[in-house]
Amino acid sequence: MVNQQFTFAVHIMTALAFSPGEVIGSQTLAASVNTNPVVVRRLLLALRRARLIETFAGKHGGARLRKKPDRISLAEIYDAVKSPQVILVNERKALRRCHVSCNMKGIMSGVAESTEQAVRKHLRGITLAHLVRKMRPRA
Amino acid sequence: MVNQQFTFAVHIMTALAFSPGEVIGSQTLAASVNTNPVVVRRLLLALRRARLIETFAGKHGGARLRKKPDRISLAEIYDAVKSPQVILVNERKALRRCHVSCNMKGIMSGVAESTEQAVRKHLRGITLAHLVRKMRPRA
DNA sequence: TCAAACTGTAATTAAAACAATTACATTTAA
DNA sequence: TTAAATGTAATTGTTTTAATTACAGTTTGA
Repeated sequence: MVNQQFTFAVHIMTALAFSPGEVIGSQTLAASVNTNPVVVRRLLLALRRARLIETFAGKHGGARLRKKPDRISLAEIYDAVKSPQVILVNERKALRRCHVSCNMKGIMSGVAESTEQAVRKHLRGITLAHLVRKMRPRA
Repeated sequence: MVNQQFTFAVHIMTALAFSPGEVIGSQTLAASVNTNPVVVRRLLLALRRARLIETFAGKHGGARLRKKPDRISLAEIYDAVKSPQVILVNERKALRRCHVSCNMKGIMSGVAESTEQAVRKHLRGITLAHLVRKMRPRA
């Protein structure tokens, strides 16, 4: 389970993609996601670090996309917010006298790593433009 | 992040696969995983429900595999313990007057669903036999 | 036949992860 | 120069998750 941050971030990015060029504030975004503006701002910082958006401080500040929605995939958002790995390997110490126990961490790390790649590959195929297109037309 | 149950379950199943035909108790398995026997027993029940193992009550009780290790993939274990979805969609209520907010849940459900399938597909390609083979030979 | 060694399972407690909130310094536009 | 934002640290509250305790039911074998 990727934590909700990814879901929140995708929501935010979709909102930005939906109003191209417009600068939108954390207050507004937070209302759309139905969370706290500070939570949104933290995600905006992560998205900025990944160069997906630019933000503006001060009055009439806020955020907007730096790339076209068809050039931003969910994989980039996933990496930007970098959640914990999809599969969590057991970090507790192995039982020395148990051969399986001693090998498990290495084995599961491999599984976790390849699964992570599978997820990223899948997400690479979905762009913000796809998501915007999936919205049903405004009444 | 899939919770640790999947990792624990894979560990348990690998241990069973490593000693073919042998009945192993929850105490022993718990020591190998480094957790509590009750945690292990709960997982064993889930694995039994999925018909991957059989368990025996009473003295000298425990668990063993019902299929050959090359016939059990990690996808079956994943389904057996059925963790929460890899991507957690935001269930909180949408802001009625926001078009993006109103569409987000449906859109993210699609993303979550297809990602889940991608993970399962990947895990289908990894069997217990593979994992056992990855263990370095005993000294 | 009964005691020992298990599993099955409910109930409770403890720990960890996560999101929400509060607070305030800083920036910017008008 | 003030109002409206962001940036960010610190704290609190909530939820999730794993661990633990407790005990009834099963099975084996001395």
